[in-house]
Amino acid sequence: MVSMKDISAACGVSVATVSKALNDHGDIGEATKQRVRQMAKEMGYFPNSAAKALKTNRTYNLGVLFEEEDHSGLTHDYFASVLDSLKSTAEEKGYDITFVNGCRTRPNRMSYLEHCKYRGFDGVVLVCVNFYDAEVMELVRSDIPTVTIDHLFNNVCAIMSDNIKGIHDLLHYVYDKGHRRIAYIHGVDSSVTQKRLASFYKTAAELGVDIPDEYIRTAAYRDTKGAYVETEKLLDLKKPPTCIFYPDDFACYGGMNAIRERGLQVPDDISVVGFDGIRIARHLEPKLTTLKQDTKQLGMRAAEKIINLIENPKITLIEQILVEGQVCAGNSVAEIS
Amino acid sequence: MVSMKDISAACGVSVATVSKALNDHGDIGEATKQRVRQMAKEMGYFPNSAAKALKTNRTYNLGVLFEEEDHSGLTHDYFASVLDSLKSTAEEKGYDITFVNGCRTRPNRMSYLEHCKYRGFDGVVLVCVNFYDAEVMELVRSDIPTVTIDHLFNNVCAIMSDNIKGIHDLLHYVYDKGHRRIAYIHGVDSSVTQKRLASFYKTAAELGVDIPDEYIRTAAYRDTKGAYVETEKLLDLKKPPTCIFYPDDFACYGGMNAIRERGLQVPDDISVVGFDGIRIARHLEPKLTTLKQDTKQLGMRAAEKIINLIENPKITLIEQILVEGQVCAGNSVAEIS
DNA sequence: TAAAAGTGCGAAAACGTTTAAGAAGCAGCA
DNA sequence: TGCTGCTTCTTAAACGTTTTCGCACTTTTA
Repeated sequence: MVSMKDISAACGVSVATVSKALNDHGDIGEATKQRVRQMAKEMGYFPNSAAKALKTNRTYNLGVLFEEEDHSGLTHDYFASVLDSLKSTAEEKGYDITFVNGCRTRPNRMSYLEHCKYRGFDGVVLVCVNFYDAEVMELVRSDIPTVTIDHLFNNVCAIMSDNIKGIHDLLHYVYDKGHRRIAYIHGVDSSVTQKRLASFYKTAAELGVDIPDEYIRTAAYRDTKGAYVETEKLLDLKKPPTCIFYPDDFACYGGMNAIRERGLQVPDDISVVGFDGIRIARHLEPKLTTLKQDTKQLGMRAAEKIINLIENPKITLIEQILVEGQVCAGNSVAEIS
Repeated sequence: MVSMKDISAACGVSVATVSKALNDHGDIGEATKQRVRQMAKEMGYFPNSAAKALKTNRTYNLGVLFEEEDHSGLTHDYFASVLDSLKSTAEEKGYDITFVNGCRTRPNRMSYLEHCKYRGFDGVVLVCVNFYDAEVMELVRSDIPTVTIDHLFNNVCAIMSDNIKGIHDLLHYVYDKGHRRIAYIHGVDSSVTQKRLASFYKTAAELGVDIPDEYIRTAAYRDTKGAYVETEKLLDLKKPPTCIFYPDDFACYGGMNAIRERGLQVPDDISVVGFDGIRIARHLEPKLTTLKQDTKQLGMRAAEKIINLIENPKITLIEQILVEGQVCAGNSVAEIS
């Protein structure tokens, strides 16, 4: 590896001069600066990030904490899309992405925070984690700039998909199609779930739609089996719903299986709506009516926010940024009268 | 951050002694070693990776090149699964994962190789890239240990899903179900595609199955539209196939749409098989018959191989590791007589 | 008993940068 | 002439490690 020393030797100037020339410090003559830069290019010089980091305490490296108990993280459509967008945006701005080590089985392992300090991440983005984990809390409370996605901590920037508006819009859509008996199989407890559920109740109330208790059920996210079981229970009711909301698109397909096994048709006999807007849903029949979360925007805003927080710590607002999704109308919701 | 200097002060020994005690060098007395380690723990010491890297030229950081023209990389089920497994395995072995910066629009950007040297990756794994890219070639030919997934370069370790056996097994499965008119809509040209296609022809020949030219068609991977169009063409043939192979599961759903729009049923009127074994395929009706690639194994072997290459450069074989998949029998292939 | 070998530790240089402080040269000015 | 101030460059220290070498002491060997 060619270092600054090599360039300084080749140019007959000191190493300090080389450093300043390359970093555009003011006190270097134009001629020297050009000469140094030219030589650096010719010799194929690139800085050594470790040395730079050691000296400046800046790595231009972002940590991403991306971990779920069931390890579906990276294969989770929604989160993977967010991460993809986060990555692109960060890279455009000159930052690299490193995963915060999630291995919890190593002897002598570091905590998340320790790992972040060890690697010297300039900031870290938390996606798809258990936000109530003690180590996660320790991390967000540390002095490392932090952005969370889809979870709100005190005094931490959050980029949130607007679940409230999402459910609101979906419910309005379904209401407008004439549905009045609407069930919601919601995900397991989390802040996202709570928001969706609250929005569901509130919107229903606004619309004057009565939601019997037995219409509200629980299944894990992406749990086709759970959705299947809960769907069966809904169908067994004396007054079954005409439309069922699911935790997400994936689970929705589990529900549809239960429906079909009863010899019923979607949407003719019963309507369904998902959440997320996974890619495949646009290619299956019936096309799923769902709320497409704006993953591109979410990842982008998260990257921008964390970089802002790093580069302008004073003037960057600690705020909650809401990103709206969009009702993606398919044909899984029937018009009824 | 507490550094070795702090520990050395607290223990009344030199920094060198601290370093040796923590790194288990031989020439430190047991008592001192324990005292230092104890103190390090108490003070919450963790090493500084940048300083360590600067001195040792080892980062315990693996680069992952993960980039596709259409940016579907991270949202691509197959590759995301491989990456997930790669990540877990690497983390267990004490390595972190950083993405090789794929941003090609930045002014003054570094090439892949430059970026890898800049970050000091101990090794890099190439997944899901255009292997014919000049920069990719430059990278694999460099002195940085490299492992590719699903592509074979000269003198580079490769972890490959056994596409040849995969297609072989699938075709045998379909043959055993009685099919003799079998079409293959294969993916666009790549080494993987070539292997699959060759295996298709070879296995068909072995089985004595004649494959007319018009049964062999092309559609991009994960291109539902393309698969749709090509499926229509197949259905328009005088002697349409009784079974169609698709580039992958995703594309297969595009093909099934074409089939259904003709009022035909899968598998009663025509059978289909996919490739990959994406998760959702197990939850949709008909359950897709497909070849489930062993992504867990692929990622794991890749991580193990690259780490071996890094830690034991002399004795590690440059080899091509084949990972077998498994026919995942659904009910998208009918038994015919 | 003296030399050799072994043990436990420290001093100092080095990795490749950045940066504060200072020096040299020169112009302008009283 | 001597002072000031500016521009351009250098010196040297520092970041937190690792590692070579050497020193002092102890134990073994001849």
